[in-house]
Amino acid sequence: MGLTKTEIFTAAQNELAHIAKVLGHPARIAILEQILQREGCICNDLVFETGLAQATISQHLKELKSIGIIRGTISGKRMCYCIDQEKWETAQELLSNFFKKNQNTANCC
Amino acid sequence: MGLTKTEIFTAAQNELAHIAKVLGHPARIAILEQILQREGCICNDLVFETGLAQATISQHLKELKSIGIIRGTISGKRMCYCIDQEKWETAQELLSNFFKKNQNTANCC
DNA sequence: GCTTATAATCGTAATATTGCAATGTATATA
DNA sequence: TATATACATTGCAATATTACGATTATAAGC
Repeated sequence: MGLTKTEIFTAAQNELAHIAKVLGHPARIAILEQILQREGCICNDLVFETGLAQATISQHLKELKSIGIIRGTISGKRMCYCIDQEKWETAQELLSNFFKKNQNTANCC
Repeated sequence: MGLTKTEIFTAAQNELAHIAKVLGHPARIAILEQILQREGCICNDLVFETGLAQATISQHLKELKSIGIIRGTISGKRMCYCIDQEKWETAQELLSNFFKKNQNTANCC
């Protein structure tokens, strides 16, 4: 159906999945890497760097904003996109804690 | 178009995005958590636990297998799904390294 | 006010994903 | 051999995602 049954999962499972889903596109990984490299970035530069259309980049930025991991500030007639440190660390910890759940090195098969 | 332009991104970006994408569904997070809890799991139990249809679970298991993070072994007339330790750690490190790229606490805006 | 630049939004097309019923396949057991 | 069990696969419907051209909105500079 293309419609995820979020109601049968826990809030934690949905939250973690949402973060992972947003990170689950190479364009969004590339955008984040660009912002990290420059400590602040402008949309039009991203269009140039990635080779995707402006509308597409704008959409990906919206997805990234949906988990709060980036923040856009108006700077004249431009937008300045930055990492939101707090949200970044929250995402980092949620993923890190998930992976840490696997302590046992012994497999059953 | 619904078709990701993978060719304009680096292999590393595509790989990381693929891993994140697979983790980007609450059912798959739930499945992994189930397997972790039991150190080995059976599909039919998952159907019972999650409330999704058997065919749906089977599909999600296939997605998880696509990044190698789980492994299925035939055990009689059952399938035993386990975490692949090596791939698990690879995924963990790829994500961890990505998050570590953000060193600067000073934002531009 | 008019023009230009930047970026969000809208509309649309194509493809992907999610979920399930039905079916297929392999193995164990009667 | 026949039947039951455990999954995988197939086929389908509904929704989501990706991408882009066109349009719109806002602000700067003249």
